[in-house]
Amino acid sequence: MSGAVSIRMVAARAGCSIATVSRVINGTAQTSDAVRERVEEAISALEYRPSEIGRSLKTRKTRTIGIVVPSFTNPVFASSIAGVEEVARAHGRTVLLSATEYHAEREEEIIETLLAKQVEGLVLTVADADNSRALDRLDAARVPYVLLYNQPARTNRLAVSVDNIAGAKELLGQLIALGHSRIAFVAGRFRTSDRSLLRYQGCVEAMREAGLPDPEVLEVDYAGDQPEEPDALAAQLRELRSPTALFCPNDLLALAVIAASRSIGMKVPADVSVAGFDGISIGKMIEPSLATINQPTRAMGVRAMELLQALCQADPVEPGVRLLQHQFRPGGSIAAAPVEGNGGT
Amino acid sequence: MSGAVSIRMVAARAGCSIATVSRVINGTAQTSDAVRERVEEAISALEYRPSEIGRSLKTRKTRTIGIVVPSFTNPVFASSIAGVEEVARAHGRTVLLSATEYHAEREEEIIETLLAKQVEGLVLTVADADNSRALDRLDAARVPYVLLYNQPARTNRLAVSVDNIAGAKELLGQLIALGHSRIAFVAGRFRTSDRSLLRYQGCVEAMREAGLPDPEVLEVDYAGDQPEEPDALAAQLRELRSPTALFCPNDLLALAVIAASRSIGMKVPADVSVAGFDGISIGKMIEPSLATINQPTRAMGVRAMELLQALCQADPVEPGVRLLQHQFRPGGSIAAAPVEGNGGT
DNA sequence: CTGAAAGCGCTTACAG
DNA sequence: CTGAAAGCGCTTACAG
Repeated sequence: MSGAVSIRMVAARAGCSIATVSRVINGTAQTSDAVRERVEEAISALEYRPSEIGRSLKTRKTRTIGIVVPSFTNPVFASSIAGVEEVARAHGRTVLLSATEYHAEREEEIIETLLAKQVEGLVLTVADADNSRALDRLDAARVPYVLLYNQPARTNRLAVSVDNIAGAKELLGQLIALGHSRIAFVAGRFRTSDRSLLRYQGCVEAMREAGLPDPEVLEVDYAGDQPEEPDALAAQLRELRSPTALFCPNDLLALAVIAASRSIGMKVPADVSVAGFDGISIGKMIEPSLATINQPTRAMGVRAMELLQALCQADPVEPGVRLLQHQFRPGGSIAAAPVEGNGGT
Repeated sequence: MSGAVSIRMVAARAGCSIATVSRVINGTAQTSDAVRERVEEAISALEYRPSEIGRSLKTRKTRTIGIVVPSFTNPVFASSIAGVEEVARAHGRTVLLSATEYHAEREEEIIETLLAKQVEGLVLTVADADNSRALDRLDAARVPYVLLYNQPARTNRLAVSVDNIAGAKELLGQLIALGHSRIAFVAGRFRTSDRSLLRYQGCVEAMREAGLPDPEVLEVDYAGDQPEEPDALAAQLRELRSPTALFCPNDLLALAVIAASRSIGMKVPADVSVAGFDGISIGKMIEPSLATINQPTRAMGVRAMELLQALCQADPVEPGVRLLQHQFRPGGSIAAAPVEGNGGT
């Protein structure tokens, strides 16, 4: 605990009551110049800073919000966190941060901790927004929250997202226009991510509308933090039935897939096209640059926090999903499908 | 505030005193089975969760620590935050997060906020650990903290770092061994980062020891979040007096420099070698891969939090810097210096 | 303009 | 084994 100097000591030094000290600090009532000066002197002499704990207990406001994301190390989350934090700070709020590391069961545990800390609201990305005990708990506790990246369909929970199906369809449209017909969907545990599932759905719809077969699906165990993962990923890619394009539901995985492809002698995009989803900024710097669907990640964080702020001050807020604009970002990682060397008539 | 259900309501429903409820919850004293069961029933029926605010006020422990970093969007910080958070959680602690966005003056402001929140300690990366009003404030408040990435020299503050000078020298040694003699140090506002300054120093030392002239210095305005930055960076690179190698004190900048070099027709590494410092994992995936000095970022976060935990429980901890092992990570972004086409002889 | 007092939600000696 | 009471650091009616 800081300094252990309390309002009582300030009052003692200033020769007034603690009520007066409180009034000077918060400007919540008139005070005589003489008293105010003594109080201010005492505050700076003692380096006093009011305890938010005491204040919170009395006012029942903690000015704190919680953020829960699957991972900090994915730039998509990092940049939206920056947006959330910026807006939170602008409103005098502080941010309590947790990562689930993609363990859905950890969501509930984290929520309980944050509720105990009396957060006034949360911005979070859960595994499945339509079916989440963590969110049910928040509803029961009547603590406001805004989902970020999740795009719930069955529930009308408040969320900030892009149109994941449309985005994926758009990207697939580009691949199909480039002549790709054997496209694989390469994802990591995507069944536990409602976003990936929607992107998969968009992928399937695009293929069907083009009269093409459903995409081959490869589920990989790639978390991005184990030294053996690149080799394992490469080995798994070998199992594919020679697709000409790979669609990954997130950019980080797409980068890993490009590296793994290269390591097994598949040139990108000459031998295989690879596309991602998210629009992380590094994707623009690399060669070939990563074709992807860009999400306005920072703006999404900003928007989510603005909505949460509105909820916290009881402003009227319509439930449901706020779709922000996604954008196809072209990149050198995709190119025209290679001419068929075998198979086709 | 969650549910608004307090210990008093639980006690009322269970037909006992709040003291007993507290004892059941904390297991801090024996309770009869009958009472315990009634209390447990009440707790789950009311979905009661004790308020950390009330508890903190009484126990003077918030079980909360603060993290302050320059930015979330640099993977170096993101991955160490993940390490800190993991260890914090393991100790039942929660994490309050803030970013300075590289504004040193924001450090103090953030520290004040976190102190008001009664954090029990902090893990932080400041602009200059030897000369920091924010750290002075923490010292005065007697709140424990562990620096991360900072490598203070004049003060013996507790810190977890790599040997920045040695790391930079090692990297420069590799460049020099490849025949580079005109090497530029390309950094963004590096005078406000003690780490970058040390890396610069290592760079200079390596050059001098090899009998080479001091590196040319290019200070760039690259934050990585403005659309016009890539072009501006490229324009600045043009101003250099044709160095054969560029050393950037962080990987994120190195990636941007590689992209900018490419955009002005300089091939990496054929025309110019580029090296970074940090060891972000994406550096391994790209082509050419990024030559850099690897820092064990997650482990550094883990170590910092372990030290902080020790401080929080008043375990004896020696002050000073803990140097973790860095490692040169070879990469295709550096190659032998091109043969001199002009100038020589 | 200022103070005494109550009370926010807890924990913890102190009794019994 | 259990309860009444004090008190953590504040804010805020209520008096004056």
